[in-house]
Amino acid sequence: MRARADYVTRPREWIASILEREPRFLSAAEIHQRLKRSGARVSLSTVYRTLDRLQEKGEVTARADAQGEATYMLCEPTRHHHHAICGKCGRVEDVACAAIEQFAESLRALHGFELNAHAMEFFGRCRACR
Amino acid sequence: MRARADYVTRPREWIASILEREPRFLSAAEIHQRLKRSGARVSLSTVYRTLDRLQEKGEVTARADAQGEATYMLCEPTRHHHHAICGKCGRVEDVACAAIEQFAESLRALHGFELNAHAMEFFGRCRACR
DNA sequence: ATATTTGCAAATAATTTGCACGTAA
DNA sequence: TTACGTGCAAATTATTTGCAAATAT
Repeated sequence: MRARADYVTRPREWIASILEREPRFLSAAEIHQRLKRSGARVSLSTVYRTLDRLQEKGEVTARADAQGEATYMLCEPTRHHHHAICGKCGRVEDVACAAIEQFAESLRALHGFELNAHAMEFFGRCRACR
Repeated sequence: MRARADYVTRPREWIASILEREPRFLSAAEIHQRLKRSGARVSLSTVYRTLDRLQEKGEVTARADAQGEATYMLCEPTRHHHHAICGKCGRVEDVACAAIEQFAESLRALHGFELNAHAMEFFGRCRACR
């Protein structure tokens, strides 16, 4: 098996820089709009293709927003995803959670459930928006 | 404000019975297929409209599946949603979790985050599928 | 009798794809 | 040079909507 090459292109750099700048879930359309505003001409399909690729590489997490539209955010691949999402500004913070491991154990004991993965989202107000 | 009437119709009864029978997340198309197989003629739009209404009434929980397609499941409106989802058979069990309230408190303390709502999904194998 | 729901077909909106041309290596 | 990426426009797919006919109350 041969590894596919991974070219560094302007569209990819631009898209990455937007994701780095904004720690919140953005839709493909929102990223595209931001690129437009900053004068970068990139097609929406390229935005989609780039996000797909980043997701496959595990560099980006995707989730559907309230209206079902896909949104994306940069996310450390090594960590589990425990997100605290501010309902006002949309900022996402990672939540460190030692309690989760204990919880996995009680899941197994109470439900006979073997845990492989989990996703947690907490909605509220961040410090700044309270 | 006058309350809209809420007629009991066959399509609604059929759709409800499918949801009652299967404790897993089903897409509108899947529900529609099941209805077809059982000989019930209901349009896909009616399935969508009925699911929307059930969701508004809080009787159904929706989530996007891995491919971004909306899926729906009956769910007690009074409880928070802590779902243990079996990766093999798709069965969903509610997880009772006293630890969550403690966790909300530590979220506030550590991140200055005021918690309004949360969603948790645990993926693994249920007792039967292990 | 009349307000509500349904089916159908057409309209939308998000996402994907084919392909000729551009670009990084 | 050549494998890879991009833009564009067309195709696909899920979901929504308008409206006349059917149904529940």
